[in-house]
Amino acid sequence: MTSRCRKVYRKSSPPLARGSTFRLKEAKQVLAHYSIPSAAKKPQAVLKKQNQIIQGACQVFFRKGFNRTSIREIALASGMSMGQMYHYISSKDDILFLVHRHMHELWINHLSGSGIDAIEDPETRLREAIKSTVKLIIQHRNLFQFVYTESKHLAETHLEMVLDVDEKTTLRFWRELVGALGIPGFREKEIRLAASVLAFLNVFEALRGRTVRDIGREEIVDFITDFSIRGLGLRPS
Amino acid sequence: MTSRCRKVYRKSSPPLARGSTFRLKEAKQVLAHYSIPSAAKKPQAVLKKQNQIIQGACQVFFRKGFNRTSIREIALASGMSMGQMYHYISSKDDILFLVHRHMHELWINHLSGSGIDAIEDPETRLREAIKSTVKLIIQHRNLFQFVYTESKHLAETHLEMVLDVDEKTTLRFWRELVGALGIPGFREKEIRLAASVLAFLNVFEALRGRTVRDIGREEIVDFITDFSIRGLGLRPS
Amino acid sequence: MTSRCRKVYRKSSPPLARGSTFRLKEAKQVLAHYSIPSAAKKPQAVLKKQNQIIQGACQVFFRKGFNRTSIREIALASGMSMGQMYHYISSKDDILFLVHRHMHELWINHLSGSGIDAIEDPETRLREAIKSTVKLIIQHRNLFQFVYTESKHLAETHLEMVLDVDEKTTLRFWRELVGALGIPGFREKEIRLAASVLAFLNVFEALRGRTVRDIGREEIVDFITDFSIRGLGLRPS
Amino acid sequence: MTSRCRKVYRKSSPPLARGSTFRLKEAKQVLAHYSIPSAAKKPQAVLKKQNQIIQGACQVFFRKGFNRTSIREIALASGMSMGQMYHYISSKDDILFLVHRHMHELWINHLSGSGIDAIEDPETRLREAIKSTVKLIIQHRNLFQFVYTESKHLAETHLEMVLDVDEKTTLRFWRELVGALGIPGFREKEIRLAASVLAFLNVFEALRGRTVRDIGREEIVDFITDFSIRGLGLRPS
DNA sequence: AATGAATGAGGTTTCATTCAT
DNA sequence: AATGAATGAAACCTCATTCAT
Repeated sequence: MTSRCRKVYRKSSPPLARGSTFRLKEAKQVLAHYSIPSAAKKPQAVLKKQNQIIQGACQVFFRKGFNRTSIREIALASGMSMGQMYHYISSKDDILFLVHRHMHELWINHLSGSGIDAIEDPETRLREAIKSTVKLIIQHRNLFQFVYTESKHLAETHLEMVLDVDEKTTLRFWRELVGALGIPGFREKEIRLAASVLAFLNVFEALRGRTVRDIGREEIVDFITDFSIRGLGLRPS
Repeated sequence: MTSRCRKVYRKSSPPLARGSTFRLKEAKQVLAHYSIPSAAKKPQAVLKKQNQIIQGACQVFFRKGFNRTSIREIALASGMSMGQMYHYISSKDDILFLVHRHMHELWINHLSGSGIDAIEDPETRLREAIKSTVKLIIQHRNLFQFVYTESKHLAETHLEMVLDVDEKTTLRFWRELVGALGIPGFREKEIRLAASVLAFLNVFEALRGRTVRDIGREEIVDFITDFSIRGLGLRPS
Repeated sequence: MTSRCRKVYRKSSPPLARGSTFRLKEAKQVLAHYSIPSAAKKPQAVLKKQNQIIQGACQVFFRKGFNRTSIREIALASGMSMGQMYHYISSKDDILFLVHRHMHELWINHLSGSGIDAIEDPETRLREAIKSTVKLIIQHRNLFQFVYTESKHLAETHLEMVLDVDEKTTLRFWRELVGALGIPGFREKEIRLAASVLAFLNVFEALRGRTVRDIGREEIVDFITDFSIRGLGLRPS
Repeated sequence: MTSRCRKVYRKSSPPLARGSTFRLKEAKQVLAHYSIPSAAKKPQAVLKKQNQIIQGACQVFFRKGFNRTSIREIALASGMSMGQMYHYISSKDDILFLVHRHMHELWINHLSGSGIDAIEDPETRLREAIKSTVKLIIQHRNLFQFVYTESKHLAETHLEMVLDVDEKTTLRFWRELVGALGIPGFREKEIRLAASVLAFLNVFEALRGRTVRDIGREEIVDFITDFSIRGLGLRPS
C-alpha cells in the first residue's frame, strides 16, 4: 500500500568524486546517471519527449500540486495521448522525478554559466554562489517550491533516488565551498551542518516567501546572502 | 475539482493586538478564534472529540502523509466510527487544519512554559526563544514536518485560514522580538524579513534534518541558534 | 506483476480429519474455514450479499468467462453499486473464489441430501456417489465448467486456497471411498491416483460434453459410472 | 465486446475422410487445411515465422497464461518487432490458434512415428495408442494444459475452428480405434461417447496431475492405460 | 448521538491494434 | 518487409461523503 511502484531504476554506479575539488562539472555527470526507464528505443526521442512531459506537467503541478493533478491532465498539457506518455515513463512518480532532475539541471547550468567555479577567493566564491542561487530560486519560485514540498510523496525507490541526487549534487557542492573557507573550529560535522543550512536558506523565498511578497527581490537576495555569510561568522562585503 | 469543501468557517473577527507588546497570551487568544464547525451541541464534548481525532490522525498522517491516508483509517486510529467523526468535522481538510492548530498550540504552550516573556534583555529573549523553539521542533519533528509540507494541499478557504493563523501568531511573535532589538538600519521591512527567516530556520531540522541525522540534537540546536543570532548581526553569547 | 492481490485470507487452522472415516459432514466443516475478508461488520449481511454477488457473477461469467467479464458488469448483474460490492469483497479474484466455494457447497449438500454416507456396502456407496455426482455436474454444467477452467487464472494466494479446498474436500472424499473398497494391490499411491482420476472423470460432461451433446444425459451418467467402476476393476451392477 | 476479431479464416472445405479407415495420414491432411491469414507473400517464410511465433508465445503463455501475456511480450520472446509479427498474424487469438494447431501436429507426428497405424490387432492398437498419447501428454504437460484450459477464451470464429480441428482429428481417431474393437452393444453413440471419454482421460495428468505429482510418470501412464482399457470392458494385458 | 452501509465519480495503468516511416 | 511509436478504450480499484437506521 505504501509503494505503488514496481520497476526500478538503472543507475550504473553513480560516481562520487573523491577529494577536495568537487565542481559543477562533476555534478552534471552525477545527474546524467539517473534516468527513467522507457519503452522507447531512440534515446534522443526519449529526451525530447520527456522534456515535453516535464513542461506540461509543471504547468499543472504548480497550480494544483502533485496529488490533485491527474495523469490525464498532464498528458493533455503535454500534448500527448496517455498511451504515448506511458511510452516514455512508467508511473506518475516517474514524472515527479523528472521534474526533480530538471530542477537540479537548471541550477547546475545556471551556476556553470555564472562562472562561480572560476572565482579564486573562497569567501567571494561562496557569496556569489549563494547570491546566484537565491536569485535563480526566486526566479523559478514555483518549481523549487513544488519540488521541495512534493518530493516526500514519492514511493520508496523514487524517494531514495531523489535524496541520492540531492546528496551528491547540492549538498556536496555547498560542503565543498564551506570547507574551502577554513573556518576555525569547523570540522567535517560543522561543515556538513553549515552546508545543509545554507542549502535550506537558499530556498527560503520559494517556501515561505508568501509572507514577504511585498518586499523587492533584490532586497531578499541581499538579505539572505548577508544573513548566510554573517551566520557563518564571516564579514559581509 | 480544486476544492471539495463547501462549508465555511466562522471566524468572528480575529483580533490583532496593536502596539509594540505582542506576547504569547495574545497569540493564544488568536488561536482560540479559529474553530471547526461541528453538528454537536456541547462545546466541551467537541473539544475532547476533536483532540481524539487529532491524536488518531497524527498516527497515520506521519506515516503515510495526508493524501495516502483515508478517512476510514483516521476513524479507526481515533477509535470512532466514520459517522461519529463526521459529527465533529465536516471534511478531511478540517482534520488537517486541526492538526495545524494543534501544532501552534503546542508551540505557544511550550514557549509560555519556558518563561520567555519574562526575560528583560531583548537579545537574550530572542536567543532563548530560538533555542527553545528549535528544541521543541526537533522533539516533535514529525508534527512540524507534516504540517509544513502538507498545509499547501488545503483547499482555498482552509489555506487562507492556515496562513492567517501563521501570520497572526508565529510571524507576529518573531517580528516583535526582532523589533525590540533595535538593530540599526532595520525598519519594518527588514524586521519582517528577519522574522520570516528566523521562523524558517527554526524548522530546518524537521524539514531537512535527514541529511544531518548523525549529528547530535544539542549540536544542531546550538548551531541554528548561533547561526541565527550571528545572521542578524548580533554577537553570540 | 504476477499477483495483484495484497490481502490475505484468514484460515484459522483448517482441520483435516485424520483416520479412515472422512465423511461429508467434515467436508462441510472444512469449507466453513475459508472466507473472504470484508469491510462489513454483520456476518449475516456478508453472507447474504456475497451470495447475491455469486448469483450475479455467475450470470456473466458463464457467458463471457472470467477475464472478459468486468467488475462493473458483475456489480450490475448483482444489483449493487461497485462501491457496495467492494464492501463485501476486496478483489475480482475474491469473486472467483466465492464461486469456487459455492460449487463445493453445492456438491457437498447434494451428496448429503442423497444419503450416500448411509450406504453400508462400499462398492454400492462408491457407485452411488459417482452417479449422483455426475448427475449434479451435468445439471450445473456451466458452473463446473467455469470453475474447472478458470480457477487457474487466480493469483498466488487465491490459487493456493482453491487447491487447498479441493484437496481437503473432493479428493479426500473420493480417496476415502476408494480406500474402503479394499482393492487388492491398491496401496496409498494407487488409492490417491484412483481418487484423482475418478474426480476427473466426473467432470467429463462439463468440460468435454460439447462433443456428445446429442446423447441423452441418462446415458452419459450411466456410461461414466460404469466406465469408472469397471476402470477400477470392479463389476458393474 | 465479446469478440475483438474481425478477420475470418479461409478454410477451403476441409475434407472428412469417409469410410472405416481413418488413419493418421488423413489427420495430417485435415490439419493442413487450417491456416492463418498473413500479409506476407511467400508461404514458406510464413510457416517459418509462424513457428517462431509459436515458440516464443509458448515460453510466455505457459508461465503467465493467455490473458496475462501481452502481445509485446510475445514479440519479444519471438525475437520480432510487433509490426513484423502482425505481418504474419492478424490478432492475438490467431496466436492461440497456432499453438493449438501445433499441439495437434505434435500429437499426430508422435503417433505416426510410433507405428500405431501398423498394428493389426485392434485391442493392442488401442492400448498402444493410449499409452503413447498419455506419455506424450505428460512429457508436454504445459502445452496440453495450456491448450485445454485456454482455448475456450477464443472468440467465436476461432473457437469454432478449434473445435472443428478437434472433432476431425482427435475424436475421429479414437472413434475409429474404438469402433474397430467391435465391442458388443456399442453402436455409434456408445462408440463416440467412449472415444470422447478416452480423449479426455488421456489428458488427465496435464489438467489434474498436480495432485499426484509425487507419483512416477510410468505408474501414471500404466494406470491411465489400464483404467481406460478396463473401463471399456476389455481385459488389460 | 452514533453506526456503518451505500454511493459514484475518479484515479492510474495496460494493451491490442494501427500507422507513418 | 520491417520498425516501433501512437492510439484510446477499458480495466480494476479507492475513497470522501451521505444517509437510513
